[in-house]
Amino acid sequence: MSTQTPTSDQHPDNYDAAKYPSVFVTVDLAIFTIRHGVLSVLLIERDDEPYAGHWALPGGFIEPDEDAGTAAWRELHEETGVEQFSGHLEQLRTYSEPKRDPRHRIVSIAHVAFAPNLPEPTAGSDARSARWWAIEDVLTDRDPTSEDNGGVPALAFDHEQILRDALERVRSKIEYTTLATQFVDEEFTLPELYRVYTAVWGEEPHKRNFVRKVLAAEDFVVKAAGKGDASPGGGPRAQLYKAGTATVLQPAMMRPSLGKRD
Amino acid sequence: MSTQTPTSDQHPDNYDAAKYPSVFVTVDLAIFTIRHGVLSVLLIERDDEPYAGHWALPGGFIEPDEDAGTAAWRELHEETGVEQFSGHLEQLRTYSEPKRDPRHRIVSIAHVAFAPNLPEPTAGSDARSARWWAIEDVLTDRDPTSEDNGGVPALAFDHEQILRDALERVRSKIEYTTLATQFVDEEFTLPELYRVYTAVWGEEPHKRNFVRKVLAAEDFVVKAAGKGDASPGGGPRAQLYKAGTATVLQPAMMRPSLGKRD
DNA sequence: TAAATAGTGTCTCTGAGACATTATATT
DNA sequence: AATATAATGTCTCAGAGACACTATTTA
Repeated sequence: MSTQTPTSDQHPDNYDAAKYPSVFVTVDLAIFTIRHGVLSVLLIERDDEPYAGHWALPGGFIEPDEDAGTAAWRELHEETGVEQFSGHLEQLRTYSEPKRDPRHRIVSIAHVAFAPNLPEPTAGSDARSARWWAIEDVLTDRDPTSEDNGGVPALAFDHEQILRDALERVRSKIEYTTLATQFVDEEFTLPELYRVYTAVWGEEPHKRNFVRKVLAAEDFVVKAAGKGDASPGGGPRAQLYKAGTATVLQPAMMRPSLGKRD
Repeated sequence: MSTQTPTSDQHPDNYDAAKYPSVFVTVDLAIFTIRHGVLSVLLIERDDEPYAGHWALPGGFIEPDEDAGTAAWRELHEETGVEQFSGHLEQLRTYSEPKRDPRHRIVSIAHVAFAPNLPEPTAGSDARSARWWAIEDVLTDRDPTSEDNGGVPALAFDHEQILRDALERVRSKIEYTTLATQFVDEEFTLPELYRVYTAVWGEEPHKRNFVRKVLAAEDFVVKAAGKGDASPGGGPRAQLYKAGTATVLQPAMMRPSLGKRD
């Protein structure tokens, strides 16, 4: 332990800056949407080494005049091809293991985005192969001792870990915030919102309690004019709602499996 | 939008690396402890510009062979002078606003630490002035339009924002995890644990419900042999407990003010 | 003996699980 | 008519707020 430990509150010029070689800082994004009732994430197929042929989260370098949030918004627009993005973006956590990129030191500030029903990322995006993957096809609960991964894509770098962390963030965030409304259109029915929770959690909430809690929560949803589309198998058309102004859910929604956690 | 957007999943060598000048990466720490019943944070007085004379969170550069967590543990030991640290450390979030340091681009990966009753940071630490500050003396709810800050220290850089975020993290984390036991000694009484919640939240939980919930929560605390010290004003000596193996609280503790939040 | 503190008893109300019923639509 | 879906009714139980009470220790 030196007597003059370099610290961020002392200026780098005062110390041996060469001792602290430059680090590349990137943002990586786990962009979630619900397609055909299935929670999906956008992945990009790598052309180059390392990890050529592997799938990876979209991301990019942070520009000199950007903070991480700005860079993440820029990447989000570039990768999805969507001009005005109606969803939600937030920082997840930073991954800094020295060998996470085999050649350079790259620190990645990971972000999570939720959006309603984004289009296929073909037109508008850059040339690399990109597509939506169902979460359950990427993060299978496969036996880690088994070599048979049955067509499941191997993710580049530490992106599987990032994606697992991002998924847990989304799953817990819709418990105690109103972010589930970021996965549906501006006007939506309660059964549609119910299917959001089902898709994100991978399990069905109790239907009776769900409706009761959504309507009891202060300003979570407000009734809109008209009814939603008819269901294929029959039944009445559901009431339309739109998102209210609340951002926090009090009391929180409950994951059915949560009593068993930890 | 370029057709070849540099991304973290394509190697920096393939692109104009000079376009992405080196960035310094640091860790900053909000180290909380409870001293004399008051939630306190460790701050360091700056000698040099910028922000000479201001107080700042301890921190330092991340070494080439370290990840952020390792660097944070190292700084924690250096700054507190404590050999074996019995508390908890976790990543908070990363602050990357380009002008947060006026001269260099410095991205800071902020961390939060909780520990029981740490010593004054005089001996063992380095030469800079360091001391514990009561949270309420640093983050006063002062009128932001007023220039009179009444002796309250102005924090360097964006450290006031980091500290506010860290405080909210600690306050919410003791709701749904067992981390409150990181603020007391190995053996403790329920009144001592109650005073932890009071100090961290800045308000008193309902005493009857507190005891009921702590004892009802599976494996949050387990009874130990003997009784705690006598209270100054009289009264029976309280039963001793130690931390159980649970890490998550189900159901969560409730902040009294939480019904009003948002 | 007065005062402070530790710990328990218990009533009430809210909210969540569970089960059931009614209403409205499609095929 | 049969079937699927939307929405509501209501019983029960767990947990949280509130108030009261007993027991133990110091000054």
